[in-house]
Amino acid sequence: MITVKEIAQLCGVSITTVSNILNNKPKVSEETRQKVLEVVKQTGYKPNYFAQGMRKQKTRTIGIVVEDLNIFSTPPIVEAIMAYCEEHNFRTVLLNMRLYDKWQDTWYDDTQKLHSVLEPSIQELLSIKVDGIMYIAGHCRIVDCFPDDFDIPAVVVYALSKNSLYPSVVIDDEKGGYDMTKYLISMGHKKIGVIAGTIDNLHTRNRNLGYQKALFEEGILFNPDYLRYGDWMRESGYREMRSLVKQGVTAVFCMNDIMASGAYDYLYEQGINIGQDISLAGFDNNELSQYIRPNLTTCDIQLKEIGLKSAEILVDTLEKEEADGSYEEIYRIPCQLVVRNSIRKIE
Amino acid sequence: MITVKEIAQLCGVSITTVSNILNNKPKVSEETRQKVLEVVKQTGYKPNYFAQGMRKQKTRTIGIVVEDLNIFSTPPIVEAIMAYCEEHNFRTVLLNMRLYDKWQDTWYDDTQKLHSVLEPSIQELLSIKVDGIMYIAGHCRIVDCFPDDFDIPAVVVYALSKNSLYPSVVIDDEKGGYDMTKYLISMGHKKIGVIAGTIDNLHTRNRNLGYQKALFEEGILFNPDYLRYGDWMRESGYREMRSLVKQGVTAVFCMNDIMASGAYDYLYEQGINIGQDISLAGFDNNELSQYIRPNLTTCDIQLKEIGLKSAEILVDTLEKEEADGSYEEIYRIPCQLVVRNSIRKIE
DNA sequence: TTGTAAGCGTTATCAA
DNA sequence: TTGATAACGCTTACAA
Repeated sequence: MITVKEIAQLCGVSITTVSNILNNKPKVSEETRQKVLEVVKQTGYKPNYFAQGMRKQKTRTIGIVVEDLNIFSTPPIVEAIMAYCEEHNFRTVLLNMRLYDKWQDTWYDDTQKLHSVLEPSIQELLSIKVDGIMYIAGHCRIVDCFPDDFDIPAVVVYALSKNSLYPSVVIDDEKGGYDMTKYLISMGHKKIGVIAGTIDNLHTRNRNLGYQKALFEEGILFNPDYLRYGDWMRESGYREMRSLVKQGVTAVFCMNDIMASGAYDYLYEQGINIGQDISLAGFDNNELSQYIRPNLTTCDIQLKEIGLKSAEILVDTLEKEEADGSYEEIYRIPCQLVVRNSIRKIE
Repeated sequence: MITVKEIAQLCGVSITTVSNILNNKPKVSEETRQKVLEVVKQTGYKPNYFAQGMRKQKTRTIGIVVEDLNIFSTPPIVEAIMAYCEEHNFRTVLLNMRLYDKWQDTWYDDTQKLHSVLEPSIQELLSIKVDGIMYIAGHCRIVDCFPDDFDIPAVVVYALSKNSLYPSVVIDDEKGGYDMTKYLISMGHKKIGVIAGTIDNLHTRNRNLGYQKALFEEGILFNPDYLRYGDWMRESGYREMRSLVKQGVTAVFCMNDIMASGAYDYLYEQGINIGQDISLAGFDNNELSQYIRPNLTTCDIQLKEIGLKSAEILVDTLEKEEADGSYEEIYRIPCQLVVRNSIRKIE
């Protein structure tokens, strides 16, 4: 492995000079600069990562902690972050807490469990001297990731940071729920059921809020019987669809595509024609939504955009050094209505 | 950040002694060992990653290069690798080449393109002194990842290494195709069509081989007209299904679930009843296979197993230092038949 | 059994 | 404008 020392010898200058040139220090003659740069290029010299990390405090590396890489929303977000970082000449290091793998569904509100893995992960990242950290959650909630006295920039992605010191990037659930409901209404529906997620979940609450605002704006009474809570899983979609059919709704807004698929199951079983006898909407634009029949009208959560925005925030803070305070606390990335064939226009 | 020096001072010993204890060197009195270990634990001391990396050649870090993190098979493999590494006290560093993101489908056989990203990635990993490298491909083919004179262990995952120096872990496509065909035959089918992947693809070739072996074993003539090539995409499933229906097959084996979904599209359009009038099988156990109706009988590629086996091989080689030669060249992880409702038993 | 000191490849400080 | 030299935190001969 070639070192500064050898470069210096090759150029007949001191290692200091080489180092100065490499680090864009001012006081170097143009002549030697050219020569050294030339040799560096020819030899393919790259400064030793460890030696550099030991001296500087910066490594131009960003740490990414993900709750679980197997959550469908995570890889696209991570990929977008990596793309942006690569463009801006930052390394990334990914740490996968594998929360699902370890505890299935039991870690959501278990601060104990979360922190038993998060703390070491952060320590790990700190020990490899990352310049900044991104926390990628699997679903939206208020999460307490970083201590107050954290000394590197951090951003919380797909969840809200409890500590307002760190910006959060989330999807605009309220707008999503609102847009979908507005669309449903525009298609002539007035009796719109909802199969929501778990009751205390933030996605649920905000999408619900959007739903209600849309109803209000259109002067449609909100019937509490039309609002049913599921648990994001297929079975709950099936179950709640049964209730809603009894209520006589003409359309149902499912707060994720998985539950919508459960609703499909029930309707299919009953011989009720989706997109004809009843209209259905999902959320997430999960891959499955384009495969079930009729194709599900849904709302795309723009994972790429989320990743991009998050990376942008962190990288900018890092580049601008002390230009903080310029960032909002919460960024809401808008969702995108995806119209397919599960909603019929009625009178 | 606490250092050896401080630990030494706290214990009233020299830094050498502390270092020796931390590195399990023999010549240390039990007494001092205990004392030092105690202090280390209390202070939460962790050796500085950079200083250590600079001195030793080993970092207990494994580099993972993935072709694209957004390929559906990649995250589960990576997660399994990470789990195993974590268990065995290895760090992992993930490098995402984002090949799809950069070039969509045009990089498969473009060695130029691949290497223009692979080389820097490997250099990067080498520069952070990883102890070993895993290459995670997005689909099976013969791939030329590592030079002959690579001086760290490496394994190729989900593809075959051109260079037999490096073990490969792949799925057993032949067995998968064989098992599925056998199953179809056991359900009474003799006219079994195939919607294969691209003609020169290794998955295609091996699954096809399995198909033909099963036919041969059962004394069923292979009708070349029954074998149609698609391109793994939905539309090609639709297209080829049309041809096969004309051929009068009673069952069709699609080499992935996506093409099967395209076949569903056609059959649905024609009012042909899947699982009744005609039987369909897929491959991959893609998420969608449990959502389309009727649920698709398919073959699960055991991604977790693949990751596990790969990690096992690499970690073992690393732990055992010079115990090489003990590993096979190619590991084939068996696939697992997943029976659902798209295949009917006939006379 | 323990300690001293050299050295890993950088960058930073200061002197020339 | 350039160059010695110290320092970063650790491991490891070698000496005590």
